[in-house]
Amino acid sequence: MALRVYNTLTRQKEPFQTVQPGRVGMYVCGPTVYKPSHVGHMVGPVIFDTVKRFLTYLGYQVTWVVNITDVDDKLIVEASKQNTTVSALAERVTADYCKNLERLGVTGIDHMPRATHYIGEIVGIIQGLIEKGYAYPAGGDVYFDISRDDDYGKLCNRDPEQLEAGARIEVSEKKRNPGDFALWKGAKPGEPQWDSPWGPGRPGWHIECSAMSMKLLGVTLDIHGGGLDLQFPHHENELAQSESFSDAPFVRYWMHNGLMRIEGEKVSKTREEEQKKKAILGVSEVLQKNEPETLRLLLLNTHYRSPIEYGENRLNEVRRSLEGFYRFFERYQRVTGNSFYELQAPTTRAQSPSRDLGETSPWFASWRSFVEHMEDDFNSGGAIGVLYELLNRLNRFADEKKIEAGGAAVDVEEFSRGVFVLRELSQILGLFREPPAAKCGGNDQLVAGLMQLLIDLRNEARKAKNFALGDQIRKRLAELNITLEDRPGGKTDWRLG
RNA sequence: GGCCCCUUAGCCAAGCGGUAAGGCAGCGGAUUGCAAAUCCGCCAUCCCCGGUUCAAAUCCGGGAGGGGCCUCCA
Repeated sequence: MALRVYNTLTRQKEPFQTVQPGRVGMYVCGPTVYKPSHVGHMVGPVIFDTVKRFLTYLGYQVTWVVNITDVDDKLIVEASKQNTTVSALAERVTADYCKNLERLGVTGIDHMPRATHYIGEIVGIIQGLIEKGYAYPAGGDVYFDISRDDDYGKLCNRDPEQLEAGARIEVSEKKRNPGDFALWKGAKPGEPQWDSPWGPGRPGWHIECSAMSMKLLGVTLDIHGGGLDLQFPHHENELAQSESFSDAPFVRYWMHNGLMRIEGEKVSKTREEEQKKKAILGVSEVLQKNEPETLRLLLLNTHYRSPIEYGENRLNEVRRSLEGFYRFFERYQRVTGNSFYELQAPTTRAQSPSRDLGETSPWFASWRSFVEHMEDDFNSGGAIGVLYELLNRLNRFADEKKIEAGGAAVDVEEFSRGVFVLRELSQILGLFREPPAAKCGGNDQLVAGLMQLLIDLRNEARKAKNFALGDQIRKRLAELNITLEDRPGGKTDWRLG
């Protein structure tokens, strides 16, 4: 099988072919940095991070760009509200954004260009568009003339005529057609501004993406991603201006991710207050209260084009399902003495030992099935299902071979091969990068010592058949949210929760 | 009004013409002194109505319900 990707432009899955063999240029629309991000803002980054990981696994050299919109009306308003400058506000919010991406394991972004750093390029493109007759200056602004662009609306099936009928578009006497959009906005006094042939002003919303993607990735992008809500007008307009300027196809594959919702409704700014009552929206807060990969797994569990159901319940369910993995990793460590998290698995298929395991290996089917799911338009949900199955197979293998009670060396070896497959595959999803926050009192020597003392006392009581006392110790510990687990060999482990 | 999309068990969710993955919860069993953990088993005919086909959750038509976009939005 080979990779197939759904393209919004054609509304179907297509075989994946890049402009340059072996290389992928991927551009994903990033945030306007005027407010700390909410959970919905993390959907795209996590998904496309996974897309990059998988493409890399397939052997592609991926360059991924996420833009930062650091000048715009909302920023101007918010900055004056906070009595700070637009650039200071932008820097602060950007830092918060990046910190959260890092926690979530979004590590693959190669460039994060700021719109304000590309004013020269932006002006150049606008000038080119005017020269070619696609744009016109009007009273300090510059607009793109959609009537000059034959295939305007092709991404979203928009008919320019009907844009007028819609009549919900901002009315401006400066525009020739209601659907025309600003490439350059003349500055009002006190607003951030840059010089241009049309007077001082700032770029319109869409043009920065055309300018930065072209500069960093070339005229034709392999992948352009973003939320479904950006299809129109943002991507439609990007597409129109870019192709009008370059005369080359702008994007090979348009990928749009589904939006996050709470009780069936899109997580949005307009309903923010109402939704806050139902679930935690702020990313920083969510990640403080949850293992970051809980959110990552929640996002990846649903196919990227579908809406993602979010809420406290979902978070809890996913957390519980992760516990199974965490316990297994402890089991693996008990058996081999090695940390799962420190296993060095290859990040490309070419270097993978999994593909050579062969049909007879109990782990091979999992590996193949996982890759096939991902090759089918990045079906991470299906791939995660494979991971759970693999987990189950590994536990069963360990049970059957009695691997914890001093199993045969060959079995331990076979077991380790399977664990290695799990390491390799989970890495593609960016999961299990590091151990979850301490489940056993951290490195606290005192707690560890006291726990050992209690465990020893309980085990002595049990040996003396004084189960009442033993059970009392366990019960009292349970009241403190501590669970004891007796191992076959007579050893007892403990954990929080 | 226009353009998209969705509807699978209590909840989340995969499925893309060949007879329903997986997770959470629940139930029964193995194991355990009892637990915990793990394992085994059980738990849906896919919103409704027609049609195409040897065969449809999957394709077509109609209906019902839900969502997104057309205004800032990941």
